[in-house]
Amino acid sequence: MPHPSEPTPQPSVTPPAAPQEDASSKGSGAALEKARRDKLDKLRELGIDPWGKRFDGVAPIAAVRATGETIDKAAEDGPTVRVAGRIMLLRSAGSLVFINLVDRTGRIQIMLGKKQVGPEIWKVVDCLDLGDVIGIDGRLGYSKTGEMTVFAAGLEFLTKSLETPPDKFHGLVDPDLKQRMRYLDLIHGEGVRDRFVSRSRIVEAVRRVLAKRGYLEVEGPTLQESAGGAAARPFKTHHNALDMPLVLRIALELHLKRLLVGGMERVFELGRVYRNEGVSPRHNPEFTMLEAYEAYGDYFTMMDLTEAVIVEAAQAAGTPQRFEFMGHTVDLTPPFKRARYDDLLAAVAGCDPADPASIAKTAAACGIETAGRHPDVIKSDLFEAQVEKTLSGPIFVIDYPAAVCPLTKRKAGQPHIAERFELYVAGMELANAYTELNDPDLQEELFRTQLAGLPEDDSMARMDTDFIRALRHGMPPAGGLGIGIDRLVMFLTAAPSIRDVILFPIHRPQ
RNA sequence: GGGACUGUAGCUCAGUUGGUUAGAGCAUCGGACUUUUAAUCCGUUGGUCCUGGGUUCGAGUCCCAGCAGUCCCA
Repeated sequence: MPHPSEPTPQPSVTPPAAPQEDASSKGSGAALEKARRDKLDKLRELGIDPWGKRFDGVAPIAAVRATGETIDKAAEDGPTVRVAGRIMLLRSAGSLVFINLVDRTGRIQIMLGKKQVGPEIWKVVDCLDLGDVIGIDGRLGYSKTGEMTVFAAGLEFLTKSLETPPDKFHGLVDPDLKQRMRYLDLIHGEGVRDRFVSRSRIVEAVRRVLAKRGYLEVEGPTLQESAGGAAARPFKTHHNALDMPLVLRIALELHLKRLLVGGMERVFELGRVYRNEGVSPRHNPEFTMLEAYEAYGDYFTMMDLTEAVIVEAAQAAGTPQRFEFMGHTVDLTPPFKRARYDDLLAAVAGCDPADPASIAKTAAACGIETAGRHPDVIKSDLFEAQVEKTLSGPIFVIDYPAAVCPLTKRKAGQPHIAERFELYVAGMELANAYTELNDPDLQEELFRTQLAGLPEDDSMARMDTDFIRALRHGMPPAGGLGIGIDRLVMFLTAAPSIRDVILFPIHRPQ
């Protein structure tokens, strides 16, 4: 509700313990804040609420700029506009002040003249600092040096900033500070906001592709009795009222498959999963997964879906068809390359993928532990160590060794091969898909099989009896797909670290 | 878990072989300026040199331990 009249100062509010500094420390952090608090007090004395209020009719700066492009540079009768945003730069030339004002859409120059705005507003101009949020009414035109400018007639003070912004030229550089104070990074970091806008557009595109194909978005439980569907150590927690240990989910898979049993034939979930493991440029303990399941499909169905998702997401993010990423040249033109797991292993590692002895010998030469470990575990380690980094991609690696794929259907007549693909780009795993295993007896057997040499945390062999019971009721043959959304965003925005695409990545207390 | 590198003013950074009272730019504060563009000019202020030990006549600098971060490896 707009307000009509008088501003209402709040005299009862006392600022929380303004630092008691004597005037001798004018440049210290505390003194910088005091200088701003003095201006805040002065605003209150002028009857202005330094925390502002609703301000209607604001035009996005990008739209104002578009208008500005159409007007005559010499004209003195440009349209009147209302803009609002944060003061990023402030230059004073005597009785004339130039401001670079920034909103979510862009930047524009404001000119405030002492004569032009009058003595009342000029007192407010004296209280402006870098970082304050203001609203401006004025005439759109061009300054003498040809810069598009809003010549202010009115100034609405909207919010005081009590903290000194980062260096106005370099911005925030320290990667630790950039993440801990993401709000500042978003304001001052080159391309930072754009990257998170892209992330939002990518997620929109993913949902759009799936919705077009008749998928339903659902939400499974994040608190679970046991963490299944992937090989990872879960976070543990406890429900007090039920006095019951719980874990945070590490994957979406097993509940989505229950929904296939339930007749929801095309479902997906886009949600957070949690893995209690190391932190690296490609790993954050919580990250966002897409999993999608389609009844009556298989892993080739999922390859088509994966291509569609990535191509549409790339368009949404404005990613070029061909670009450099982490030292790899990638080309998003579909269809993506496809190669068999064993063929890649033979070509890159130079061993015979059908011969465990040959694999073990090659693995040992790479420093991989082989004693007492299942041949497929050794093979998998060798693939990770030797092949992954060579895959510029995007490339679908297909047909995995069955023993390391306990949730995947075996190839007809080839029980040692699992109908699985992983999509690699720039040496990084981006997606993982199966023809889903729907034989309850085989599934139960595989849950019971702990592979030799594999620590429990790295195993998917965790019995989930309710899931087995669901399979016994009949899960239609299906294809399933998982895509790491954070990595997809990294890839499509060419960000070198997962921490660049997560707004608030994990960090230790300071 | 192992290794390399980093930590100095609110921010971005210098700091020599261990040697006086630790510097610069931006920001702040004061002054000049009605057309600036990281405005400019003059002046001003600002420090737990990450923390704790140690060596030394003397430590931002060397040694040890810890904390935090970045990267690499497992």
